[in-house]
Amino acid sequence: MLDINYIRDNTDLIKQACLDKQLDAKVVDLLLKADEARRSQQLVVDNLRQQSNTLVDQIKTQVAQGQKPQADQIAQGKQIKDQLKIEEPKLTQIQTNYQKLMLEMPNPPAQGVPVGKDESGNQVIKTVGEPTKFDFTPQAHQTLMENLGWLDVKRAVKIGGFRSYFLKGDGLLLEQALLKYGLKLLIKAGFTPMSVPVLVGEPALEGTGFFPWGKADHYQTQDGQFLTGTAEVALTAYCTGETLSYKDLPIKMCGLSPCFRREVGTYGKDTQGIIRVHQFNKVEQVVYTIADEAETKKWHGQMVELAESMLVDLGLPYQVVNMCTGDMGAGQRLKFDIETWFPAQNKYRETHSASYFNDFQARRLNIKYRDQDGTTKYVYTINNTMVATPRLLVACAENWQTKDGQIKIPGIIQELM
RNA sequence: GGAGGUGUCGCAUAGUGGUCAAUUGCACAUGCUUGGAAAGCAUGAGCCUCACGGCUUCGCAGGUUCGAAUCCUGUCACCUCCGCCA
Repeated sequence: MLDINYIRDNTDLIKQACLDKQLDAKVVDLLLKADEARRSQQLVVDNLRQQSNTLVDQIKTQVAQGQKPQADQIAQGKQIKDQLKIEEPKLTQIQTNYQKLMLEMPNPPAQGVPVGKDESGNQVIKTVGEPTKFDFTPQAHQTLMENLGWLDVKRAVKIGGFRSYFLKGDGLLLEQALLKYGLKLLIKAGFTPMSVPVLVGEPALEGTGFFPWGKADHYQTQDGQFLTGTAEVALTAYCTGETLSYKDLPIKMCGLSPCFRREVGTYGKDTQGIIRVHQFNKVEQVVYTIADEAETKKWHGQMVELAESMLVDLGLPYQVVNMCTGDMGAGQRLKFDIETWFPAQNKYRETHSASYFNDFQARRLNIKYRDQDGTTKYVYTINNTMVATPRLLVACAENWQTKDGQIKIPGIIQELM
């Protein structure tokens, strides 16, 4: 969410952000109208309340002196009350509409974000390592892993439907080792490891900016909660409604959790193997910082480096991509994806995603801190993937495969299996 | 799933229909004071308005009333007991 004053003063900027992020810019004008309606109706209600308060104060003074309220005073009070009964619901309705529109305002992209319609506008800003070379034709991970008894998709699909999978034997052990390794690196960097609720209420998803835009991609329970697609939701919402101290910041958290995604609208994509699944496991990094974009950028960079250091340790080739406006979320100011090399597909595929939001999420979640000068400000939030499996597991399997269909596991990982 | 209890401005507390924007203690921050500190004193939320000023607060949402922290209903969270269970 943005500051309404900021929206009023920078209308064109927000409209441009809508266009650049492939959203309908009409919502901005609708919001400004709703804002005006809200303020004028607020005035109407405030005036009535003022009349009522004045009257009540009079009566109170009388009662304190032992006099009873007069009949005409009570009649006047009743009349004000009747008017309020008409005007207050109007205000509520206007406010509800205003709130809804406020939640739809996108965050303008940061400076330097390439403008583009879709993934074709993304810019590769760094490439590390060379695509893995083989003196044989590399196999696709599903063949490789199924042959080794690491993976069973056929039986899983009978049970859980399309995009289900069993990991077995060393396949599971390698998955767990990768997650564990990611956690180890983050703990060393001062992050607090956390398990998180993955079943959450709607406010957490609205607060993190997944809703309203991404509602269709979430599973909902019959009790109304949602399954989260990332630990970012619970970690970012961790201090919802709290006012922290500047001394508490930065807060560095990492969460290990299962992740659920409906993957609506991806029916033709990645139908082979387990690159795109409905349920996977992930270690996620989340940081709260002071309200300063330079500081937030610094942390964003460090969090990307942490993820990179893991890929380097694993010997996986990757590139870092600056995501264009059309390919980033409505709430994000900057998004870098890390794409890892997948030999069988002969291309780099997204394995990590690092974004920062300034106070966009903190406003929605109401997470503030008291600064050194005594003023309260919203924290700034940043998140990044550390390890997502099975996607990274697949990258390992494909990049580490040998001619005879085996998978060579590096020493640093072996000791965790 | 059944029965009962609790929920006050960071923490802890007072307050059962009318000066309660809310008591008291502690903590934290800022300012004054100081050579510096301690102590002491003062200040401390949000919204609308250029401003004067106004409106909002007692888990949340409704209701009763001229008037609600206080009464009623619903709801959420926590606690205790019973049942079930990893």
